Amino acid sequence: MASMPRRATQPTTSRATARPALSRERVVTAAMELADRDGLDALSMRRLGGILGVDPMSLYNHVRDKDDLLDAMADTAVAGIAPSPGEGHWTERLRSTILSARATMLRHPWAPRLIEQRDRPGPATLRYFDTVIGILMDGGLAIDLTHHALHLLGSRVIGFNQDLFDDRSEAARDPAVIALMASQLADSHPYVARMAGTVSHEGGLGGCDDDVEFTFALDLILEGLDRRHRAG
Amino acid sequence: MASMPRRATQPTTSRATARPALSRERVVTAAMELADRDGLDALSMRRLGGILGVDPMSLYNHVRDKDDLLDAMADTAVAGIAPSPGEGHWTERLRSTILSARATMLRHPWAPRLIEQRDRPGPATLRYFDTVIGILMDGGLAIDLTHHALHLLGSRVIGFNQDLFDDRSEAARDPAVIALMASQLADSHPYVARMAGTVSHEGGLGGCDDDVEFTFALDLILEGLDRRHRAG
DNA sequence: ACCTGAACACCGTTCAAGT
DNA sequence: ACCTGAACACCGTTCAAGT
Repeated sequence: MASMPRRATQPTTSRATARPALSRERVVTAAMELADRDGLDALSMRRLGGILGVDPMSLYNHVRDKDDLLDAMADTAVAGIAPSPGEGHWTERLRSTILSARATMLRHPWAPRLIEQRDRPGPATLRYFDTVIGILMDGGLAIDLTHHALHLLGSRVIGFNQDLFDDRSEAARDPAVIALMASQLADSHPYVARMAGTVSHEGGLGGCDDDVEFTFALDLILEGLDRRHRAG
Repeated sequence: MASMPRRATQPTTSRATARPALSRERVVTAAMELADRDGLDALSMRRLGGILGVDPMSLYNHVRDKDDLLDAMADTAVAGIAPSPGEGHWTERLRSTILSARATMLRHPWAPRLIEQRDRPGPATLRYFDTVIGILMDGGLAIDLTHHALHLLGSRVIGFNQDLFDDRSEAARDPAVIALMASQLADSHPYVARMAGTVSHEGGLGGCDDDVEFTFALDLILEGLDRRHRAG
């Protein structure tokens, strides 16, 4: 972001509003900002054109189609992940890499779901995977175990725990709603009710995809992998 | 499905085509069949109306809006999961429950992604979760560990390993494409290339969300949970 | 080379009208 | 009570035209 070339605006028209020439980079950046602000569903080619002060069709000069734009957004997000440490045990290196990825993904809440929907990885994503696979193999893991590890980690490898229900909705975070739900559920769903009533490390059922859950899962997985590695 | 009431068609018109009265059940079933056949993206209210031989707007008499329909589809899919065994060690009971869920989800490839997008669980899903939580708690796990387990399992609790890239696309399954990719990648991405060239338990990089990967991950997770449980 | 606007083939959904 | 069709406010994208 900071290294983005800040080309001088060339006012070929007498228009008061400075409007730098469109570019693929500018289109992608604007799309990411829109998604950061209003979510992925709010991203339409027409709205994006409006934000950039340009006819929606002009976007197609820099982007093949919407899918191409989404590919670029996903890959640019991954490109923002901080580089991995070169030293240490493979579990430590992987752990710290994944936590860096997580920090990036928290800045772009739309990214994990988007990456999951892409058909193939972009260049930055491929580079990231090469780093991760390198950590595993340089750590001495057999190629089969390395492969298993990638599937096992799933979306967690880019720092995201894909929870089954979206607990970031308003309702799911409202303690009153949760309490009501818990009491209504008590008869028919005793176990769910008990868990909903007891667990609340951030205010109830909601807000659970937090660092505690993530690191618990990550550490359990790394430990299991290391155990299998050492068992041969 | 087999227990679906087979009400007699009441031909109130002289139309040759038998057209049983619309009902919520018929709408949801048709939507699921459409999604099974053509994917979730192909499901539109207008197409669904066309399939049912009815004005698209008629659907709204049985379904609040499209979101309501999607909720019903997700919950109906979960309702198809076979009941859990009542006996055995909690790891065995959970394992067999999750593998049943997996069998169901394989019949409805659209279901996992849809369930992930829902804001809250439907009645069948709530019942399923009550079963799962019950297995964990009756197994003696502390409530906190039970809670961790749910987040750790993530989408795997309903039998689905949400892979980071969709390897069910045509390209990803084509051995020629994979071989080409591997050779092109060799220089810039040595580790990815090596893994792509070596691993092929079903013909290359594609087709990896299979039973082998799923059970490897599930067993590692169950083992780690049991270890933490026994450690207190 | 880049941008534009009209047009096409779709969406989900509201609303007033039918039976 | 249920179904219908026109209409509204959106989509992504093609294509011919502008500069």
